[in-house]
Amino acid sequence: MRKKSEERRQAMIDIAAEVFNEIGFEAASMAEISARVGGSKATLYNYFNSKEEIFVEVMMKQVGCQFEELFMALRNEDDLKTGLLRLATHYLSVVFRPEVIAVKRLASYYAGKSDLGPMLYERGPRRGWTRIAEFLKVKMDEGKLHGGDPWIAAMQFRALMEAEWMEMRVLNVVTEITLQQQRESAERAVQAFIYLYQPR
Amino acid sequence: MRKKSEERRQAMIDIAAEVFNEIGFEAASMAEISARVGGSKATLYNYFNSKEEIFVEVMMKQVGCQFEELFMALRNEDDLKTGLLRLATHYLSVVFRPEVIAVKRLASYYAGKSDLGPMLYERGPRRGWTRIAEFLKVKMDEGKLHGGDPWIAAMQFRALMEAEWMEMRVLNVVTEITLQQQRESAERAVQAFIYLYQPR
DNA sequence: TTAAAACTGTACAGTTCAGTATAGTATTTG
DNA sequence: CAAATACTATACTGAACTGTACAGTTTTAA
Repeated sequence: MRKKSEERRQAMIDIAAEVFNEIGFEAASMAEISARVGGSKATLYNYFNSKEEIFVEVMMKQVGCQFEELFMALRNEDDLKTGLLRLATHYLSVVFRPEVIAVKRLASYYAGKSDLGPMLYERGPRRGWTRIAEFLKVKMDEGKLHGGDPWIAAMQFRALMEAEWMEMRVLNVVTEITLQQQRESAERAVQAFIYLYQPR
Repeated sequence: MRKKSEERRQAMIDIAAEVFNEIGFEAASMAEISARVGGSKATLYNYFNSKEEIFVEVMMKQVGCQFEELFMALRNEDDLKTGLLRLATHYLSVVFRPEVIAVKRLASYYAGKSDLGPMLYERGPRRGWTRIAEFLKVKMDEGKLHGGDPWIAAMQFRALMEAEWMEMRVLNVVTEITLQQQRESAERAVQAFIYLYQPR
């Protein structure tokens, strides 16, 4: 007896992600997705009960993957500033990628029409930034950073990183942010953050 | 001979805005909109040539209105900190409103699928924040703030204001931010900004 | 080998919707 | 008043899409 393969399911999710990212949820048709997968629509419905269901799974997977990758740059480093700078450059390089921006757009749009938003937030941003906040708390306790609410500090760090380009990127005012721009942006964000939280 | 009235046109735009905000662009039907307006679908098509056209006009109007209101709080004040704090509390109270969040969501979604994004950015955020940047430049020249790029300073100020709640608001993790929370958030943002740009 | 299960392709029912057509009604202006 | 114009209600067209049905084919496990 043949088994529904998990690999195939994942392939379907990945391809559906592509299609959703390209043309949005409503405009995407199950016919198009199954055509790209290579199989038939019936098979697609064999793996997922509805278009909505496949959408939810797509978003969950994407947000999971992205945030897993996002904070790999976080290790303990001799110099705090160097560490934060590496984190910042890595963060920006991930977060401006087209597919990450696309997920951001889809997520906020459907947050207005379903309960998907909170679920995505919990398993994406909340998890990731909680880890950063914990990292900052350690540094605060060590006296390397001025004390305060670590979560708010993390949020401010993030805000400073995204301050210069995120909105323009999301609204498609710019379609690419060069490595040079990312580096300068990261540098300024770290500079400001360090200055804000220097021990005093 | 009867004239197409501009008031009626505006009413149509406003009602279409409501519908789009409630259920999104695709899900909204011209029938629903015309029903709410009170007239017939044919009349709607007499004022607008397509659903897309009415959507563009809706977004343009909304973003125009919102940013007009947004920066009314900007006057010259004896004390810079007081001025910034009033600006910040006003900004947050506007920017977390449901209809403003809805426009944000729609704008970013359709930025991925049309050239609407840049147009909205230019006549919304760019205009508004350019004015703030000019204001900050004056303060820098007066020596009340530490020198630097005024645009980047403005973007950092904004980022700090939005840092704590904006994402949770957009993703519907919270549906309301209390006045108290807004005030505390604004206070922290201004605090941090002033510290960053204190003359040194 | 055999039979259960998964797969394919196509067709189809049911629905929704943008946009048009039409026929008739109200309103304004000259 | 009369004619031009805007408006209304309703029905219709054509297209697209979701989800299902089905008949036949391929794969795989026992």
